[in-house]
Parts: sequence; structure tokens; C-alpha cells
Amino acid sequence: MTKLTPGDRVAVLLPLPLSGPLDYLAGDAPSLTPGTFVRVPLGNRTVTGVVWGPAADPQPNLKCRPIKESLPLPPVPDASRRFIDWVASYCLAAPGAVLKMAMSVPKALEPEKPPPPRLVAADPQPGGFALTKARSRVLECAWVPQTAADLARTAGVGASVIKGMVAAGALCEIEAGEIEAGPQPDPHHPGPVLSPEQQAAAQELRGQIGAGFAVTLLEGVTGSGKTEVYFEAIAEALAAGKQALVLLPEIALSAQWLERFERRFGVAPTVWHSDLSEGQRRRHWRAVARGHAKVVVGARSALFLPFPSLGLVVVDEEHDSSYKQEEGVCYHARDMAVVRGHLGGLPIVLASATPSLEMAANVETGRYRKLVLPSRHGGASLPEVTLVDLRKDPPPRQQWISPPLHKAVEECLAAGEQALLFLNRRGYAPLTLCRGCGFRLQCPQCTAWLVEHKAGGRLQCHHCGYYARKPEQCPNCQAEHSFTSCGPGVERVAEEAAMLFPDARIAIMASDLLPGPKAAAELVEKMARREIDLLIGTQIVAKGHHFPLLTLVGVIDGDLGLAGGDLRAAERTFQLLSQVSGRAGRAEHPGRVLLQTYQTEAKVMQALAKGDTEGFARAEADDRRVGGWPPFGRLAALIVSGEDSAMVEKAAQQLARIAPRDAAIELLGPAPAPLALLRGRHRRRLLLKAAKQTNLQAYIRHWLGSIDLPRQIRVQVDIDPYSFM
DNA sequence: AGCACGCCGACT
DNA sequence: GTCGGCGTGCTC
Repeated sequence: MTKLTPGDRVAVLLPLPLSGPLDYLAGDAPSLTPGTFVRVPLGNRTVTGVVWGPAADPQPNLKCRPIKESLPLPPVPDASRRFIDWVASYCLAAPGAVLKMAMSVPKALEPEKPPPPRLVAADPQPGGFALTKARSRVLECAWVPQTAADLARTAGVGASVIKGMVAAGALCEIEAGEIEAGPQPDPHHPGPVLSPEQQAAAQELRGQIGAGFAVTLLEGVTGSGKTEVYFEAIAEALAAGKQALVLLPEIALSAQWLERFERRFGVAPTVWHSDLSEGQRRRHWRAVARGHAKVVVGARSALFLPFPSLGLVVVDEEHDSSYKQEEGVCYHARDMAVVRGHLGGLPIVLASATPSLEMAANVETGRYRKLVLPSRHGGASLPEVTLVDLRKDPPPRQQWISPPLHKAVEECLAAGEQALLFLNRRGYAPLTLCRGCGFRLQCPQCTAWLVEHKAGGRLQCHHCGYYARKPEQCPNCQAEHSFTSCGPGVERVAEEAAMLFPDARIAIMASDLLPGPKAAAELVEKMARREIDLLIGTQIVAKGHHFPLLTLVGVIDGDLGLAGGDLRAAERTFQLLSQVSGRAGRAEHPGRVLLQTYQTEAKVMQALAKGDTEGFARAEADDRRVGGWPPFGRLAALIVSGEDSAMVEKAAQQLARIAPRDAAIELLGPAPAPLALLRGRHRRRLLLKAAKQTNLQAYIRHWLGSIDLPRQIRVQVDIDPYSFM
């Protein structure tokens, strides 16, 4: 590490979307090593940044202002800084924009007032010290370090007694930093007993801790006990004095995961997600930076926390598409976790029941190892999946539960068991149209239909904040009360279920109907206590929640995710429906899944019916290989956006026209972007398709460097895009 | 990202 | 005659 001497100029990276760090005079600050948090002047304000290295520009006539102060915070670790630079370069984002994700909460960095010192009884006690009644009461309490105020309260004495004892040397202050860490997860805490298969896998993972970079794909069906296996790797990291990070999709919703962790390690981990309060965020950020937070479990952004001694990263549900950030800095947290592991020389564990084709391909080529947990823990068998052909067994008009599913639910309820109806669509109806003229109610700011929500009594856009009441009159043909609801959402299926199963206790589980993670946990608890017979839910039921008494799963619309010609539509459908199916059944009672579809012959449906994960992956991979699609080729998307539609079109055309010719790179588009209008901005997309080893970033950098677009036009680069709809 | 500088409409 | 709209341009 370069040590920078006083008087030097240093480059300081600011959490702003500037093209690079700015140079500042180090002044007489004693040691501005790279990574140090500093306050610097910028225009007329003062911002917090990080010393990134020696000044980029050595010419002395450049304007250069002095650093104001350095902050008493642990420096951003070397691996984190290299990670930020790497992500910025890979994603074609401004390094400052990536740093912003690492700083997370500006207030975390502001000078904090030092915590009140804790007092403890001096040992030995000073001589010639008059031991009064009050003083001995204090000494009785003072074997536990605590603040003066707490000590006075517990001993029942006044503040002056404490003051006098400190002055006499009978009480002494202890270092605040030593006691701040609080209770730590205990790797030797007695946990659940592992099966032989789990033990073997755990042993493998344990062996990787401290042995450098390695990626392991941990594959196992729902209920095979993957979590317990990677807990052992975490235990090993803890025993080695290292920190561990676990990425989960939708962390805020998974109270059950936290319970399992606490059962294994005795205390809760440090959580990191967007629902934290400012105070929690600040405390957790600092605990990570100081190395006090030993295990962090979080959403994708946790990857950018400044871990000083990271020893393991686990990405659970590796295949989950919520790891892909599609706004701002576009990155895939699972892929970036692998990069973090590479830069930090530490092992990565990717866990999934239905591995992504990307990861499977890496196992195939030998870059990653694979560990398979073959059976369901406790000897439970996988649920039996039956396809319901909606062409042969259609539901009655304006209903969505087919006769076979109706019968299955009835039988299930009659047997006193629980059922789940799955439909990945929130609200009451996804489309509202005028019976008179066919006019469809659309979001004024986005290319999307307004979704009717009976619970909120309004029509809502699922892409921006827009909502409205259902209009009395059609804006197109002026007909009165002519709007009719088309298609089902979970609310509408619940309405139908209430009619078909009048005695069943029914509940809906959807993110917009749950005010917070606590409400989700409560609903899961109610299921476990048998206070609900029939649950109707969106994909939220598939993620992290386990319903021990559930024996029947009905998929209302298996084809929902297949429309639109998305590259990964089949793969995602397979993963989601596998995950939902896995909710059914338990050790002593095998589960059943009824999957309603119009495409019984489709590969996905056949694979789901046969439980053939491997066969499906192989067939899907073959298709992708032939077409040169990921993981056998590379993609990058350029989203051109702006408020003026014609201007956006012109810019997109211009970009396409000046694209440098390259035999290895195919340019597709411009075409309407997944949402041609989003939050009032028109969007067009250009897609680059290239061979695997092509340096797409260099190509795009060169391309965008050669064009000067109007300020109102924004070009966003999305390397390895996921969303095509 | 902020924040200032800059050039054109409705108010005292 | 001023206050203020947000377009555009810079920040070491």
C-alpha cells in the first residue's frame, strides 16, 4: 500500500457520478493512506469522499483545493476499493456511483459523538479510600462495565457518589471500542444434527475457508438442507476470525431464515436491507466497517459494505432474478459476489435447487465445483406434479379454478389439510377495459395497464407510483359504468375460492397487502398454527417461507411468465414453479401439485411434471448454445431515454448508425425498450450480442466516446441484461 | 448528484 | 421595474 506523505496531492473519490476521482492537496494531515474517509470542499459545499490513491494529474498548475479533515473511521479496505473500481469498469458506471453504494448512508460517516465511557470497579481498590454504604453498593454493581448514569441507577445512588469514586480511582473508565461489539455468533453453539450427506458437503465447504478463491455450486432440492450446510462454512469462517456475508433475495421477508440462524449460532446476524431505519443503517454499517459484525445477511447491496476481514460469501437462491439490478448501476449481485471473492481471495458458495444455466455452464467447464444434496432431509419425497390441460378442463366463465383443481382442493380441505393457490399477479384484475369500445385503462407515464386493486379500491401502475380511482365514464366513448375487469389477480382468485369453498379460512399473501416483514412472518405463523386452510399468494410465498402442513399446491396460471419471447422466460418459469411446488409436502405426507396450463406439451411443463431439472437444463442449454445466447455468448443493452419521444428515436438511430463495425459483435435494434415509456421517459433499446470472449466494455466505451448527445438524452448501459419484456 | 449561473414571464 | 422558472455546465 502506498503511503502518502503530507503535502502530496491525492486523488479523492466522491460518491457522485463524476468520471473519476478529483485531486486534492493532502495538507498537513498525518497519514492519508488510500481508503481514508475525508471531508473535502466541492464548489461551495463540503462532501465526504475516500482517498483513492496518488493524484492522477501531476501538473502543478491545475486548480487543487486542500482536504478539510480526515474522519476517524476505519479506512475502506483494499479489496473493497479494488472491487469498486472493478465493478465500475465492468458495468461502465462512474466509480463514484459505485462508491455511493458502498457508503450507503451519508450519515453513517458523519462524525459521531463518542459513546459515554463505561465504568468498572478498579482492581485493586486504591488505598485510603473510605468505603461508605453507598460506595460499597456501587462496587457490588460495578463488576459489569456500564455508563455512569446506568451505574447510579442500578446502585441507587446519586451521580455525585460516582463522580467522587472516579476521582478517588475506585472506578475506572474502560475503552469504549472493546465492548461495543456485543454478543457474537458462536460457531460452537450446538446446532441441528446433519445427515451424512449434509455432513460430507459441509466438510468440503469448511475445507475451503482460508484456502483462497474458489466457487462452489451447492445444489439441492427444497428441504434438502442447503442452509444448514453453508452454516457450517460460516462457522468455520467465524472460527478463523473472519467475517461472512450471506446474500438472500427479499431478505426483509425471511424471518424464518433468521430463526434458523439464531438456532445455529445463538444470536441474530447483522441484517442489511432497504427497510432498515437510518439509525439501524448507521449502526450496522459501522459494525461491519469495524469488523464487529461477523455475519451479515442482506440484499444485493450488502456486497458493497466495507468488510475488513471477509472470509466467505454465500449467495442463496443463486438463480433468483432479484439479484439483477436494472436501474442506476446495473449489476448482477451473484456475479459480482464471485468477483469480490476473486479480489479478496475467498471462497464463494452459490446455493440453489434450480441452478441458473450460467452457473451450470461454469460447473461444466470446470471453473466451479458442484456439491449435490440428493434427498429431501428427513426422507420426504418430492411432490408429484400433475398438469391440468386448460383446453380440456377449462374453468367456468369468469373463473380460474379448473374442475380438477377444484376437486383436489375440496379433497385436501376435507382431509383437514392445507392448500396453496399460486398466482404470480398482485391485485384483483390486471386489465380493465370498456365493454362499449374496448378502451383499456393504461398508466399515463408507463407502457403498462393499470391493475385493479380491490383492497385499496383503486387502479394502480406496478412500475411507477401512479394510481387512480376507476372512472365512472369511459374517456374514449363516454359510456357510463362500462368498465369491466379482465383476468385474475390473487384478490380475484381469493373471491372465487371464497365462493367455491365457503367453509375454508382463506388468506391472501402478496407484498402490497403486507405492511412489513413482521406481517409476513405472522401470516406464516398462522399457517403453521392451522388457522388458515387455504392460502392464495404471489411469488412471495415461494421465497424463504416454509409451510410445514401444506400438502397441495395449485398453480393458477403456469403460462404467465412464458409470454413475451424473453430469453430466460422458460428458465425462470421452471425455477419459480419448481420453488412453488417445493412448498407442498412434508416428511410423513407427500405433497401434490396441480399445474394449470394451456401448453401441456411445452418443454418447461413436461420437465416440471417429470421433475427433470437436469434434462430441462440440458435442453435449454442446447438451444442457447445454438443461438449463441448466454451463457455461450455475451449480451449488453443500451437504453436510450428522454422525455421527448422523437429526440430519443433520433438519438437511438444516430447511435446505431455510428456503431463501429466489428465482425464479432452483432447490433440489434433500436427497438422499444422493455417498458417503452417508464415514469414519463421514452425508452429505446439497442442490444449487442457477441462471442463469449469479446471485450464488450471496451467496444461500448469507444462507441459512446465518439458521440455527443443532447443533455436531455440519457444512455444507460446494462451489461448482461436480464429483462427483455 | 447538487448548486450556480443565465436568460425570459407574472407580480409589487 | 424585480422575483423566479428550470436549461446547461462544472465541481480538483
